[in-house]
Amino acid sequence: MQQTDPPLPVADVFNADCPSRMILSHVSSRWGGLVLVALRDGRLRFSELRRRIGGISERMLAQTLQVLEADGLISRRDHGEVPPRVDYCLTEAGEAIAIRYFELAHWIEANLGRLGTQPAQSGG
Amino acid sequence: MQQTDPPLPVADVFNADCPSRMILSHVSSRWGGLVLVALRDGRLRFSELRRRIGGISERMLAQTLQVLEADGLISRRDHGEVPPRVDYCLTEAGEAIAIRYFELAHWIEANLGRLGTQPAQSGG
DNA sequence: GGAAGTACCTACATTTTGGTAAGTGTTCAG
DNA sequence: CTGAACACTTACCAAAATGTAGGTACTTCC
Repeated sequence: MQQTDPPLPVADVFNADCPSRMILSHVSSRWGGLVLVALRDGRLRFSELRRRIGGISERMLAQTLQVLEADGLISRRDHGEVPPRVDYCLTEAGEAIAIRYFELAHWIEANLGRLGTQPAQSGG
Repeated sequence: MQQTDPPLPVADVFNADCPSRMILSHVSSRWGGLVLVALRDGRLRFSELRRRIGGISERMLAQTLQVLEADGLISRRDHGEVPPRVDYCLTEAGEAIAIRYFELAHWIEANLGRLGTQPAQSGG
C-alpha cells in the first residue's frame, strides 16, 4: 500500500512566513551567492575564498560560511592541524543552488552593456 | 573590414569594483528578485504587486521598482488617469534575469525539506 | 458627508548589515 | 627574536536597509 503524501503546506516565496524566504535571503545576501559560486571550483580554504572574493572581510566570510553550513549548502572540514587547516565544499543542495546562482550572475556579467548601471539609492 | 572588439574589461562578479556587482545586488536584494518573478505573470499594477508579494511595504515596493527601472529590467507605464493607474512589466533583460532568479527560488521551494532552516544570526 | 482605493512621497525611527581593529595560539621563515 | 600566515572571534562603530505613519489629489461607493 502506498501512503499519500503528508499535507505539508506548499512552499511559497511570496508568502512572508515561508521558510524558503530565509534560505533565499541567505543565498542572495551580499556574500552568500558569491561564496557558493566560488566553491564550484572545488574545495577551498578560508583564506583562498577570502582572496578570491574581492572585497569580503574576514568577519563576513566567517559569518557567511556558518550560515551556509547551517543551511546545509556547504560542508566544513577541519583537518585538525596546527597551524589551522580548514576547507569547505558544496553539498549536493549547495551545488544545485550554486549553479543556478551562477547562471544568474553570469548572465549579468555577459550582458552588462545592455543594462543601466546607476548607483544605488538610499531610502531616507 | 572587421573591427576587433574593443578592449572592454571583462565583467567579473568576484571583482569588488565590477559594475555587475551593483546589478546583482539590486536583483538579489530583499525584494528585487521577488518583484521580477512576480512580473513573469505579466503586466501588474502597483497595488497588485503589493498584494502578491507578502510582507513588502509600499515604500520598499516603490523604491525597488525605481531601482529596477533604472537598471533597465522593468518598464513603467503611466496611463495618466485619475485615480492613478500605473503598471509595470519586464523588459527583455528583465525576463532573462527573472527566469534565472525564478529557477533559483523555485528549486529552494521544491527542496526545502532537504535544507536546514535556521533563523538568521546577526553580526553584533 | 465619510470611508476606501489609487500610486505614490517624505520624515522619522529602528533594525540589520557590514567594516575595522584587535586578540588567540601555533608554526615557520629569516 | 620578529613577522607573517592560518582560521577564526569579539567589541565597537558607521552605514545601509527597512518599517511606520502621515500626507497628496482625485474618484467612487454608500
